[in-house]
Amino acid sequence: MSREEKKNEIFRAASQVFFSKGFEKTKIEDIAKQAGIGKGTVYEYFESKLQLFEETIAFYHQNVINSLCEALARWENIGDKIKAYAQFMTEIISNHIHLFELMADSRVMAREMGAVILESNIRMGDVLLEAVTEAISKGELRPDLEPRLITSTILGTVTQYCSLKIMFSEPETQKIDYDRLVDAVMRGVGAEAISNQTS
Amino acid sequence: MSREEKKNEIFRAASQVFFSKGFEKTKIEDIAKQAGIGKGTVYEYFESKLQLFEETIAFYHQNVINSLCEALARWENIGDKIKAYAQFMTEIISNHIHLFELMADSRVMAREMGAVILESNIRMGDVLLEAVTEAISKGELRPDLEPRLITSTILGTVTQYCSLKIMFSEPETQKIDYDRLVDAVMRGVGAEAISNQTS
DNA sequence: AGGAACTGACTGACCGGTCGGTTTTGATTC
DNA sequence: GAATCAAAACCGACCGGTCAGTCAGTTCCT
Repeated sequence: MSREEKKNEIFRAASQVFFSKGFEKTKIEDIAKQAGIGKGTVYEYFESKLQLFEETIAFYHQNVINSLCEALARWENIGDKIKAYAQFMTEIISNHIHLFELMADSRVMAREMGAVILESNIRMGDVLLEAVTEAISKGELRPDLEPRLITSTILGTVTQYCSLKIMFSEPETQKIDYDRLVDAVMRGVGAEAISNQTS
Repeated sequence: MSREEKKNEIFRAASQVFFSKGFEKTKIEDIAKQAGIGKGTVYEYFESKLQLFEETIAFYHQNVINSLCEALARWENIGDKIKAYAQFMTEIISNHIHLFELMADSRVMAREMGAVILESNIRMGDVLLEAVTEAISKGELRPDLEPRLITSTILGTVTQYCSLKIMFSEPETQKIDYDRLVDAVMRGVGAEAISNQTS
């Protein structure tokens, strides 16, 4: 086995362990055991735990992005691409379902602060769901869409948009045009569209 | 200061430190110092670091949820509520901007595996953005919406919906109807809506 | 006075990284 | 194809630093 192959072997073991336990709780020894080698050997290939982690994540991301590109390239029109993306996400989420499961268990949630944010998201989703359900019964939103889907649309769009805007915009363009955002969201889920629907 | 007030004082210090460093890197001593008390005193109020963390998170979530409820209740129709929600999210994200900033720095990213998932999301967003831009130029998507907004809509909706579906559905209803999902997403961002637009 | 609240030096478990020693490999010679 | 050997790969016991949790002693309050 070449040096490169061996490294990939370690990457595979490392991503498995890192993803199931998180960085801090992962012992180099765990990774070594998973890869079927001794602890010291890991240090023949990587200088430190942090370096191993960083390279492992890069390895993982590269794989994911490559697969996504392939999946999207397989289709011509955007509808099919969205569908492919949705299926891809489902695959990924399912593969990392244990991470989500861990989050639900607050003892383990302690491992990841990121989980706290997601947990917030879920709870907020519940709050929104209530508002959505009420709005449907008042005829403000399309009654033919599952309330949870509408909620996801709102929550997902808003969260994503605000996050990206804040993280990546130049300060001068960072101001969020909320009316425009709401308008865009409402088009998909709002009642005004009902009259134009064929389905 | 009553016992309850003192606890809240510790909660405030704890959430500050936990959020800025993550669970593992937070030392009880840091929290004690932040709260202006001795390390041992913390253990008069909480049995363990984990228990302190869990209660702190509960305290934090309760505050967030309460504020969100208030913000939503202030408005009557769903459009205003969505807008209020978007503003609320911006506020939260801004308050935790340092967490996002940390993520970008891969040395620190090591702290949180959750960050890895978000980083994936961002990278996938770039991939999607390309497809979206192309689709706009081909007339498949509405040209009057910012490409990034369309991307957020797709990415956010899909991610949220798939996650929630997988996490919270009964197995028998867990199957995702992708066509329906795509259909709902496309309604908001698709070209077919252009002809029906007044704006 | 006496108990409640507070304190920080200390202890023991834990784990990243090291290092001296062992095994494997593969090139070279006979 | 067997013998030799040096270098590369491998290994895990060990070291040293870190920190959650303890506890004996101090301060504060009633």
